[in-house]
Amino acid sequence: MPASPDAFRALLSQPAAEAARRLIGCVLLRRVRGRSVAARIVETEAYLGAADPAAHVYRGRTPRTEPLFGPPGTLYVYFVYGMHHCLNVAVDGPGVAGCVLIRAAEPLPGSGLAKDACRGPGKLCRALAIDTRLSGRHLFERGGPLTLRKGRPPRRVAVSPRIGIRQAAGWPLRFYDADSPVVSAAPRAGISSGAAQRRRKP
DNA sequence: GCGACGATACTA
DNA sequence: AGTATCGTCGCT
Repeated sequence: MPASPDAFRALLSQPAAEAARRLIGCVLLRRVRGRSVAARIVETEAYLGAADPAAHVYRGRTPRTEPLFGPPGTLYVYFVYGMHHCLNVAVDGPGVAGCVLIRAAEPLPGSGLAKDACRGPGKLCRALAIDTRLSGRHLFERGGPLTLRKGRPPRRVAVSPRIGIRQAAGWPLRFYDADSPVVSAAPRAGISSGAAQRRRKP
């Protein structure tokens, strides 16, 4: 578990799968309107960059995805389904637009959040007041809106396929704290209802 | 301009 | 199984 900015930088400079695994247990610190809220990351997904059919950059570089090409620690926030924001962190080395999607976190005591307030990528962003205005900002800004802190390391990290995607559906790139009750979906969840909606034909 | 679609989550 | 609900992007 890293403690210094340099150690976090090193963590995020790894390939996405390794970075995603090692972010489990780290604490997100959100500063907004003079207040701070902290939550321990318990579920992540790795997106590998241009070689990953499920990654946003797979179909080319666009203005929206520009933060993914920034240095490790650059935030990429996008809006989906007309309702939800999703928080990602750019990782891996220069020229590789890998990222880690933060799917769930445990609010720390004193955060004022319900235990399940950060269960799922959309709810996490709502609870931490994260929207596209944070896209392009950086985790390592001093006193910035979103930073990393040391947290309790997980005892066991479990792996499963990523949730809610159709391309590269079987790739084992979802990581979660196997002892946390706050993961966004059952480890062996089948086809989600959302997937059924996306598959529906006109 | 237009339209298809999506790294969701809740309810039933 | 239904659905809220809109930004992004490729195409015209």
